[in-house]
Amino acid sequence: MEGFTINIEKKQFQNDLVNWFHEEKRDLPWRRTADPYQIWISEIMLQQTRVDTVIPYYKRFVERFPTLRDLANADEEILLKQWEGLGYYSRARNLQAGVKEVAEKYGGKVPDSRKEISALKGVGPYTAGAVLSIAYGLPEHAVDGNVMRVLSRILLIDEDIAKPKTRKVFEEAVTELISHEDPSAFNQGLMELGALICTPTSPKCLLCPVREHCAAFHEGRQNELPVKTKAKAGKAVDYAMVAIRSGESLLMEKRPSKGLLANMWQFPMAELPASTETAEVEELLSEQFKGTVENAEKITSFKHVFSHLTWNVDGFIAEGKDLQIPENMKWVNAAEMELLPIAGPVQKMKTALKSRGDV
DNA sequence: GATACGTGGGC
DNA sequence: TGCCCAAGTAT
Repeated sequence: MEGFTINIEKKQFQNDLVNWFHEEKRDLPWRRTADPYQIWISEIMLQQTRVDTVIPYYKRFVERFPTLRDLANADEEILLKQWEGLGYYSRARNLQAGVKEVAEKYGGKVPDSRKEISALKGVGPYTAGAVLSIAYGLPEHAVDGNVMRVLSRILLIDEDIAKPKTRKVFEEAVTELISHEDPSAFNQGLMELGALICTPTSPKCLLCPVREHCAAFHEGRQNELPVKTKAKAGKAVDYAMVAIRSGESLLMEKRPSKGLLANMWQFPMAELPASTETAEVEELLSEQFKGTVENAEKITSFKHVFSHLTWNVDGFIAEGKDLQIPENMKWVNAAEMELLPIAGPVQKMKTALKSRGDV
């Protein structure tokens, strides 16, 4: 019971796909290097992230950390600042942990076996196969969303690709189909096809180099596949975010080292019902910092949607005096603030402060 | 296996 | 506007 049947001419399919890839592939920065370390970086950045978004980040990143040891030795705050805006920040910290392990355990050479590379932080089944095939030319499966979409159509696989166990079906299919002459072009070809031709909606079948091999195309069912159940909606939480000023400095807080936006910086926040009065905000913060927080003023109100939840934020500015601040907070001037890694909601708050000339 | 984990673009 | 998405992994 495999969930699929190979009814295509394997050799011809491989040739059509690989030849098309070599002819039509986009000129992307990570396709100009053979360095496993840099290819690894690109694969981590590309997880759940669009190519056009990744390009400038990748360029800056490899310029800042050209070698594996540069990244292994990098300060985490600088690393996160480089990653700022890319999202899924644990990727950056896991990547550095993986890089450190390679530096220490493998003499700086990225391992070339699935067992070893998969043991590295942040390297799952997809990334392992991608690095092994692209950097080392090994015939290993690399199944991402593109591959599942493309093969669900070609092989008429109607299992729900939202379910984790379904990925195994596609891994078996790729293992069966992959070109041993050019595993890199085969894997990248499937993904490139998914990105350029075999798109989620309105696939460009008439331009497809492998349409003759595609069961869905033959049956006119390309728009029915892949089958993918939708995720349930996330919850919403209300917060007050407060820029507390003292002279030329603002109070910033480092988030915990686990969970949402781990180790990123923010203005102090409290979970409060929307439209909480400024007087209540002053009172709450004065008590929290055992000092005086006064002249609070609401300066903005916004919604920030994460993948699994929504923050409804009221942003305040206030003045603080004689505050006792905890270990994870510090006063920063404008120049120092520019060095701290901050995520989307704090970015929005900062924009509101800037428009008033407060930063 | 279900849920946590970001962001910006496209329709 | 709101929903779906885009080269997934950790727990």
